[in-house]
Amino acid sequence: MNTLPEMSSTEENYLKALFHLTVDQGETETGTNRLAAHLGVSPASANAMLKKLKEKNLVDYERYGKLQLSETGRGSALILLRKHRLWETFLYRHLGFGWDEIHEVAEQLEHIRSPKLIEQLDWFMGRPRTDPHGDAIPDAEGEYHPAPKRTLDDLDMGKKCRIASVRDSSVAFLQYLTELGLGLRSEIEVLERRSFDRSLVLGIDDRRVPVSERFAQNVFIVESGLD
Amino acid sequence: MNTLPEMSSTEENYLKALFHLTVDQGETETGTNRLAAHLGVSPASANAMLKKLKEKNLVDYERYGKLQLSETGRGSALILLRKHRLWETFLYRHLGFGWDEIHEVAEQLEHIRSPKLIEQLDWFMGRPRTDPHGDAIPDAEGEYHPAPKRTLDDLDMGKKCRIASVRDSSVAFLQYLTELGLGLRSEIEVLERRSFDRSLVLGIDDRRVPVSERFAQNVFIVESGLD
DNA sequence: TGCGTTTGTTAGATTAATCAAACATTTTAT
DNA sequence: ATAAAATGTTTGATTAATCTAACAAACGCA
Ligand SMILES: [Mn+2]
Ligand SMILES: [Mn+2]
Ligand SMILES: [Mn+2]
Ligand SMILES: [Mn+2]
Repeated sequence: MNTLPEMSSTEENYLKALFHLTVDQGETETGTNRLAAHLGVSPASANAMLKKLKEKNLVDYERYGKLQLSETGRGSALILLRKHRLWETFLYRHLGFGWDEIHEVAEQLEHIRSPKLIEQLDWFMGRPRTDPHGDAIPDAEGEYHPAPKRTLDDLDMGKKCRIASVRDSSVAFLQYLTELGLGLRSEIEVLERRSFDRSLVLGIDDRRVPVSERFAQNVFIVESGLD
Repeated sequence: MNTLPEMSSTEENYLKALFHLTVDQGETETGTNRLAAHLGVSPASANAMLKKLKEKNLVDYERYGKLQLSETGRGSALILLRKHRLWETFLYRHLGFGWDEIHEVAEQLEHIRSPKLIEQLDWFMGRPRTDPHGDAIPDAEGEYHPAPKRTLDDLDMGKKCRIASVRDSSVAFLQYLTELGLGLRSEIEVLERRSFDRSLVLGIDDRRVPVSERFAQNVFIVESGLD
């Protein structure tokens, strides 16, 4: 029974970053510099941490080689992802937090160490399957089935859909959505598509809202009636 | 507008310890060694931290002199106490945690930095006045009115009361209470008091339970009907 | 095949928090 | 008043996480 190693919040954040850069992106491996950039630390710092994580068998890594999470590393990352998304769901559903406010606080809450806390939080909310950004929540056994994602960009004209999640969940983008009167589950129709620059005109509550192609590629959707 | 200084979790824990050792005990000051002992660190560590906290004007302290919280230090300690007790209340009321399990997790949760989180948590629970141990919760303005405390030990024979809180909230003691079928708000009657050793016989749900004087001094109560 | 760019690593310093051991001051008790 | 005990401080090291600047390897393309 290899009991999972004690991990600092910092170590946990490195694992989470590695998960996002590989598993989450459909990549199989990544590099020191990308990892460092993603975490906002210097490559030197990332390198030092990688040595430590390798020692603990949480990453597969050789000097000057590619890197990826080990089996146990992936397991730890999934637990963290579960905690993050359960907390986001709690803040959104029960404490009146906005869509764009939950991530920052969940970044802190995800590091609270108490298996019972997470289990009970999950129970309290009725075992939600997705978080407020529409992302799947890994279950207690580490099962994780990210839903295949369609963007607003490839929805047919005239079709209606609802926002399921976003690719870029920066505060800036989420606030933009909020200003447009959009949030998770907002119903949207594609009214027009200009072939010139592939920009769209959306129908939102009887308003006509023009958006760029870039915008549309950032919005993941479910077609109405397929939920 | 002196914005409250950024504080590490460690610094916060020192302030909380100082609060417990002074304000909370009715003392006006304390010493380096007591502080160190309370936190389980060496006197050298406490001394180093005291210098830093003095620099930040969070403690009043002179070399070889007595120490106490400054005005702002007391304010920060009260905010922390508020967060700790609100989280304990949440875990107990909504997540099915036991009386003896909440403290440890609240020790972590109290350091989460988000004013909105605490305000909303307070709102969600209907602005509770006391935590599950019966201790008063400071309000958002830092008002704190600890209830004057009576112990089971000085309750008159034949009188009934309810457990309000405990002096020693060690896990060992809380588990002892749980084994006796006691918890917060349990109704208790004092059936007998032996003058020999001042031990008591309690009436709990029609059972007769003998306890020591020491036990009785550890249990804070409210007399029934005075709530 | 080789040279320049990109990527990754090392060396050496810094900061926060801790410790043990040596030292200094203050208090207490004779 | 003084010595012993208690209390508090300093010194010098350690550990985790970080940085900059210098260095080394790998890659890629001409
Ligand atoms: Mn998030
Ligand atoms: Mn999310
Ligand atoms: Mn507590
Ligand atoms: Mn409490």
